[in-house]
Amino acid sequence: MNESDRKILRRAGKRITPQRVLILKVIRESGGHLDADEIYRLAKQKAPRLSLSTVYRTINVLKEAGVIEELHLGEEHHHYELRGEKGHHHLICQDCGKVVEFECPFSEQLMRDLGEKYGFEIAAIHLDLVGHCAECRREERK
Amino acid sequence: MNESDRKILRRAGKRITPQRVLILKVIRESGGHLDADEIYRLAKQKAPRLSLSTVYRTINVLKEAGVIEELHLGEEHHHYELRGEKGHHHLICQDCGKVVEFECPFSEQLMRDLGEKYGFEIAAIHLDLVGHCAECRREERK
DNA sequence: GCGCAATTGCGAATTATTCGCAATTGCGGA
DNA sequence: TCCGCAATTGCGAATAATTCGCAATTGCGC
Repeated sequence: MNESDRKILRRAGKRITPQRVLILKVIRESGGHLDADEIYRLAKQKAPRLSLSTVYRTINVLKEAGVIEELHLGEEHHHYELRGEKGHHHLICQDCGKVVEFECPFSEQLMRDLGEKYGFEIAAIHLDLVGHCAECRREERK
Repeated sequence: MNESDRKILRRAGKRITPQRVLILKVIRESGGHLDADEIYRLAKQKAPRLSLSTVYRTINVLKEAGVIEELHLGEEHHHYELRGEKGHHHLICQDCGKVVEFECPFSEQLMRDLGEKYGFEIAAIHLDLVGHCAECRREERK
């Protein structure tokens, strides 16, 4: 966990615990899209007494603090990724679950325009395209 | 249920049952964003023996047939709306849960461009902006 | 270092959704 | 029109994802 993460948590009145440091590290090093159980399993390797509740509680803390973001990738549970990185949007294959990230040149514009139009202060934008990837379509045609 | 709904279901090899007709009617007449339990409660008024399982099963049938679409509005359960209508995107207030629909002038373009770029056949686009509506911000400042 | 509120681990509870099965029913064909 | 049977339903139990209650532990301001 870097200095800015610490500041963010402290500003939110949260303590820096080894569990939180570890969980954030796992999310950061995975490079994206883990779900709660994957985070739990990976983190448990380093801290065997870690509990799943703590993972969920930490996810909520990090979510509220704005450090990570919750994704809905079409499965019945959530996935999480670090916030504020480039290429935040997702192209999701409905057949194999593959996720491709992309950048949207319109995002910023949309946030401003729509925020203004409807009086909203926009905090985040979620843009997901679901469909069928090239491989799965090829598979399909066989 | 109109003629085209029937055709869609029959093409998918599904029977037209009173339960399915009713559930689709409830979704259609609500004008948008019901969750499974709301659909259940509304439909049960007309058909008291209706079961929640049937609601979920019908939702899945309608979803697979492409008649309705699943929304993730930030709560722990899903909401559903008719597909293929204009103004499909959502501005969601994180504080009060209000949902405002809007049209995105870039959607079509994005589907074509990104589909081509990554070899995906895009089936749907989900664009959600989450933030704080005017009323809730006013409330906040008090 | 001390004290205490925040946090943790545990297992039980809750919520959303699916499943198994026997009874019922839509609908294609005689 | 009515028959037969596979699809569908209702029910209650099962599963999956997430949260909660509580006693024990632990960061961190003083």
